[in-house]
Amino acid sequence: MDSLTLPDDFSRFAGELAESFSFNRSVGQIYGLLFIHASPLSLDDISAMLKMSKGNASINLRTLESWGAIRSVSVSGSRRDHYEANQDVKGILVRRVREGLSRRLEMAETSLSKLSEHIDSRRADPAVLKRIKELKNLVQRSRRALNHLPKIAAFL
Amino acid sequence: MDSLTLPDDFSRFAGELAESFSFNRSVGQIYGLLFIHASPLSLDDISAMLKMSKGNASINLRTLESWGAIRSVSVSGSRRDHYEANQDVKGILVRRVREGLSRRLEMAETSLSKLSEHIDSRRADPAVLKRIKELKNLVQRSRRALNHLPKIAAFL
DNA sequence: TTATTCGTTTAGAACATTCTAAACGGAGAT
DNA sequence: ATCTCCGTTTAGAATGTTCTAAACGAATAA
Repeated sequence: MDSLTLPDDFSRFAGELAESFSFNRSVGQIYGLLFIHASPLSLDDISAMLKMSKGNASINLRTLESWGAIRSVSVSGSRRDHYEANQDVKGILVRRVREGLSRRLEMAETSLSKLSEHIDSRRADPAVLKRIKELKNLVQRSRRALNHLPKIAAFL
Repeated sequence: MDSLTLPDDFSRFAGELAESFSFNRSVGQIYGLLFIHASPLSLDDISAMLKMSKGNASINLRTLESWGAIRSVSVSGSRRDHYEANQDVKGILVRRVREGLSRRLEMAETSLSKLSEHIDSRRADPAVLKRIKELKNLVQRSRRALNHLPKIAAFL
C-alpha cells in the first residue's frame, strides 16, 4: 500500500531520517511537511495530514521554532497560527551541531578540570595524569575549532 | 558522598558524556575505565569495578571492540580475556562520525532519488521540485565533504 | 569422565522517551 | 454574560532502550 502524495512520502522520509539521527520522528515529519508544502500550514492541518495528535504537533512545532527551523506567519482570513519552513537546511544543521557540541564540550572541560584539581590528593600515576591532560587539550582544541564551523560549512 | 578513586570519577564522567551524545552510559563507563586504567582489565574486573552485570559488560565490550575503541590483549598467567583502550580518542571519534554520517547520507540520497523518480507522475509544483533537487544536492556535497573529514580533523 | 571457569545469550525487569486523548484556559465571537 | 475556537498542558498508554540475573555452552582442569 503506497502513499499517494508527495508530502506524505517526503514527510515519511524526513521522519525516518530524523529518527536515525536520534531526534524524534514527529519533528522530522513536521519539518519535512512544511519544507515540501507550497503554503504555510496550521496546527490542525499538520495534525490531520500527519495523523498525529494536536498536542504532539504543538510541542514539536515549538521545538522546531526554537531551532529556527520554522517560523509562524499570519495568513489573512484565518485566526489560526500558520507555519512555514526555513528552507536553509544547511544553516539549521550547522547551528544545531555547533550549539549542541559547544554545550557538551564545555561541560566536559569543566568536569575534566575538576578531576585534575583533586588529582594530586590521590597520588595518581604520572602516565595517567598525562592522559587526562591530553584529553583536556583535545577538548579545548575542538571547542576552538567549533567557532570555525560556519566557515568550513560554507564550502559545502 | 564523593567517590574516592580516579577511575571511579573518570568512568562516571565518561558515562555521562556518552549518554549526552546518545550513546549508552555503559559504553562510556567501560571505555573511560579502560582509558584511565594503567593495565588491561578482564570482563570480571570491569563488571566488578563498575558494578554492572557481566552480561551488560560483555555486550558493550564487543560494541567498543567493533568501533576499534578497545582491543583485547592476553595477560600472562590468566585465562581471561583482557582489554585495553585505544588512546587515540580523536581517531575513534572521527571514524565513527564518518561511518555514521556516510551510512545515513547514502540512505537519504537513495530515498530522495526514489522520490524524484515518481515525481513526474504526480504533477508536482516546479518550486517544490526545485526544493527537492537542491536538498539532494546538499546531501551529495556533504557526502563528498565527509571524505575530507580526516584531513580537516588533523588540524585539531 | 565430571567439575570448574569463563564469556555469551536470553527473558524479562526497570527505566526513558514519545505519543494520544482529553481537560483546560485564554481570546475572540455572539 | 455565554459560546466557540484554538493552542497548550496534562496524565498516562504505548513503545523503545538498557540493564540484570540466570541459564547456557564451550573450553580447560582435575
